[in-house]
This record gives sequence, C-alpha cells and structure tokens, in this order.
Amino acid sequence: MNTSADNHLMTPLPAVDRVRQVEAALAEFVNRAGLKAGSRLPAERELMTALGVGRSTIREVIRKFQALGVIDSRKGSGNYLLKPISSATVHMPISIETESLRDALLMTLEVRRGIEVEASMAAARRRTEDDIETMRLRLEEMERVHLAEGTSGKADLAFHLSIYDATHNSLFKQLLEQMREGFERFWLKPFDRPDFAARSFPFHRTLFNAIVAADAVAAREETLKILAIVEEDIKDMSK
Amino acid sequence: MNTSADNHLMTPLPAVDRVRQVEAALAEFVNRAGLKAGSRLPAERELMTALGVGRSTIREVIRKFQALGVIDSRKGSGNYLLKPISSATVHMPISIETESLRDALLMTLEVRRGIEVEASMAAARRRTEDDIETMRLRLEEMERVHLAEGTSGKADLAFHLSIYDATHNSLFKQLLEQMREGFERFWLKPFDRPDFAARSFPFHRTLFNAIVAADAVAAREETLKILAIVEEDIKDMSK
DNA sequence: ATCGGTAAGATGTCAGACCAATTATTGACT
DNA sequence: AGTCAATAATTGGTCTGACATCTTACCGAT
Repeated sequence: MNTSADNHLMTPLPAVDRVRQVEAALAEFVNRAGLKAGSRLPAERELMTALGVGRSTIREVIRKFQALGVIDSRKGSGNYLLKPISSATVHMPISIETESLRDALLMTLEVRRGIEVEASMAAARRRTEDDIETMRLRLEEMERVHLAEGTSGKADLAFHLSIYDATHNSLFKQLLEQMREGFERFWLKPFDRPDFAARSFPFHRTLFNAIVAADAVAAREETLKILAIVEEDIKDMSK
Repeated sequence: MNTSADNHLMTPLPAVDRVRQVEAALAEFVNRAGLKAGSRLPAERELMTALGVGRSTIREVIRKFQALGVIDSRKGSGNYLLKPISSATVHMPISIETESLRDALLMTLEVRRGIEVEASMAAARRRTEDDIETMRLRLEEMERVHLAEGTSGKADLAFHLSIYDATHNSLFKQLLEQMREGFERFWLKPFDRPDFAARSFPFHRTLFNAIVAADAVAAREETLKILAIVEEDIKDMSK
C-alpha cells in the first residue's frame, strides 16, 4: 500500500477562490485606509475595476459581510461600515429552533444568567472609582425615570451596560449586547409593557451596593434575584 | 404644522426586497420539505426558475446563509445544509483586542466560566436517564484514555459536550462549542501539552456524580474547581 | 469486473443592461 | 443673491446570458 503519493506527503494546494481573495483584499483595504464605523466604502463598480473582478463577486462578498453585521448597504447611497473589520473577529452563528417564543426566551435567559452573574462578580472584583461613579450616575438616572414614569427601559439598559464596562473584559459587553439586540430583532419587543420586570427595580440599588463593596458573592445574589423576576414575568406574561 | 400626512400617520410601506423574500422562501421550503443537516438543496437554476428570480439573487441569499454557517457550497456538486435552517439564526461577531495571548485566554475563560457553570447546573436539574448513560460512557472513555496516555483531549471534550446536551438547551452547546473552536482557531492550540489542566481530572468524576444526584449546587462547585485549575495553568504556563 | 474517458450537471465568475433610490447639480423664479 | 424645484449623475438591486471549472455518473474498452 501507499505506493503513490498520498498521506500527508503531498499536502496543500491552496486553491483560494475569488470571493475569498476579494474578502481579504477588502478587509485589508479597510484597515489600511483606516476606515471607522460609519465610513462609506468605495462603490461596487469602483471596487470591481480596482480589483479586476466582476461586480457579482464584489456583491457576494458584501452580502457576506452584511450577514456578519459588518456592512450596511443603502440603496442609491453606498455601502457603509458598521464595525471596523478585524481579523481577530470571531463569528458565532447561533440558531435557535423552537416553536414557542416563550421557550426561546427562557433558553436565552438561562444563558444570559450565566454570563450576567459572572459579569457582576467580575465587576465587583475589578471596578475602579471611575466605574463606580459612572454606575452611580446611571443608577440614579434610572431610578429617577422609574419613579417618574413607572418604567425605565433605556435607562435600565444603560445601567447594566455600565456594569459590563466595569468588568474590564470587553467580551461581556459584546456578548450580552448582541444577545439582547440579536434576539429582540427577531422576536420584536417581547413584553414591551411597562410592568415587565418592574419588581426587579429595588434590586438594582442593592446590586450596585454589592459591587461598590467589592462583594462578589453578594453581587451574584442580587443579580440572581433580578433575573429570577425576569424569568417569572416571562412565564406569567406568556401564559 | 402637520398639514400633510406624516408623523406616524402613514406607517407601513413593507418594501421587502427580493433577497429577503427569497431568503424567507428558502427557509420555508427547507422546513416544509423537512430537509435535515446534510441534505442537498435544489440547484441554483432550479430555485431561480421556481421562484422567478435571477440567479444572482439566489446566489446572494446562499452566500448569506453560508456566512451564517447554515449552508455549505460545494463547487460542481451543490449546496448542502449544515444545520436545519431557521429564520431565527442570530449572528454574533465578537472581536477581541488585546496584545497578549494570555489576556485573551483569561478573558474568554471568564465568560466560559459563567456559561459553563450555568450549564452544569441546568444539566443537574434536567438530565434524563439517557443523558446519564451517555455521560457515563464518555466519562469512562475519558478516564481510560487518561490513565493510559496520561492525557485526554478529545475524550475530555466529548464528555463536556455530553453535559451540554443534558441541559436540553441547545444554546449552551452552540456557544461553548464555537467559543472553543473559534478562539482556538486564531491562537492555534494554546498549551497543547499533556499536562495542561491534568490536575482537573478527578473533578470530572465528582462533577458527574453531582449531576447524577441532581445536585445543582454541587455541580456548580465542581465546575468551578475544574475551571480554577484551567485558569491557574494558563497563568503558570504563559509566564 | 476494473479502469479510463466522456458527457451532463453543478457552482464560480464575468459582462452588460435596466430599474429604483439617493444624492448632486442645475436653473428658474422671487 | 438666495430658495427651491426640476433634472442629471451616482449607486445599490436585479435580470439575463455566457463561459470556466469542478463533480458525478455513465459507458465502453480492456
């Protein structure tokens, strides 16, 4: 056996296809040109002639980046960068297959609980004075809005985001932000009612206190209380 | 002001573009036809005539699903399903910007800890008899390999995957699988040495016992012990 | 029965055209 | 000179048709 060339003796043969080349070239260009989020990239016809490929190839690459949430295409205007393309970007396609909205929400909540708990503990361990000040401002803003309008929403989100920042681990913010945004984009505005999770209001202050006290265990407890209420409300309101 | 029709008085205007329609139609078709992972989709020209759109439109949709990790295109052969399609595929691009490999690993480990702990608790609460049997087989296989070769690796991963399955929440497996795979693809094989995390070996059995006993708190403790060792080894070995 | 070649079918790519939305330019009227 | 509406240029979205290249299945010669 093994008379012919095989088994790791002859290996590579790249065979990179056009799309992949264009993909790399585009990423390269974005980095070299220093394009930021919001920047407009060259028109498809320009890229076409510049790279010497057909427009369909360019378009398929753009579609891909579009699916990856990196490019936003505006008809008649141009293609715009949503986030800087980085080679150190890991993409995680997550698909959730379930019939009921309720189950989908509960499944994501369970994952969120894991991340959120860890984030609050990390925040309790690593928060700086600046972090505390930012969180305090956000919390007071949230409390003001809550007492005035009976509900918060955006202010609530802002407070939680400031906690994620206090972890000094950007993965927390990225993951949790995209979990909210991503899933709420498909099942639009689940339970967008004023009383949703309203009972969790007081625990935001206790969570803040735990983080300030650098008490990771207490931070975990308070976070669990908040999420337990969210879980109950999902179950109640989807009945 | 407001003499003409504006301000939320005239709202809708669907304006669904071709691509989005084809996207929905394709997802619909896959579900109706009951295509599983591995199934081959109709040829692009068939879809083209069947849906009454141009081939470029079809191709752009396929590119999108490809980017989302749902479709695999094989030149000359056809387009194949990687996962059962669902319009509910969310994509989470995560970018990590840090100079040192060490910091990147520690950051991801922290997030993993949150998810992994929650997964083991969920597994302890919801594991079935079948789950237990599968986990036992994987654990015994892992122990056998470990005692024979001094290290496990693939068997270790298989055991953990069986735990994720026992949660009956597919998000855990998807997230954790892609975190491992994604990050290990960039910083290739970090610490691919036999003694990495070897000390965590005995705690796999105790974790298994906790899950069998439906003791979520104990499952959490054992998972934390394993990950604490991983953290220590990352710190030691990257010095 | 095995092997090699051939043909059909599939994706990958290019080219050119037209539509529709946006943006920039022009020009008329005040 | 300044405003604003009509017009032109630019740009993404889609369709058509063609060719290249890879896969696969068929079929005949050995």
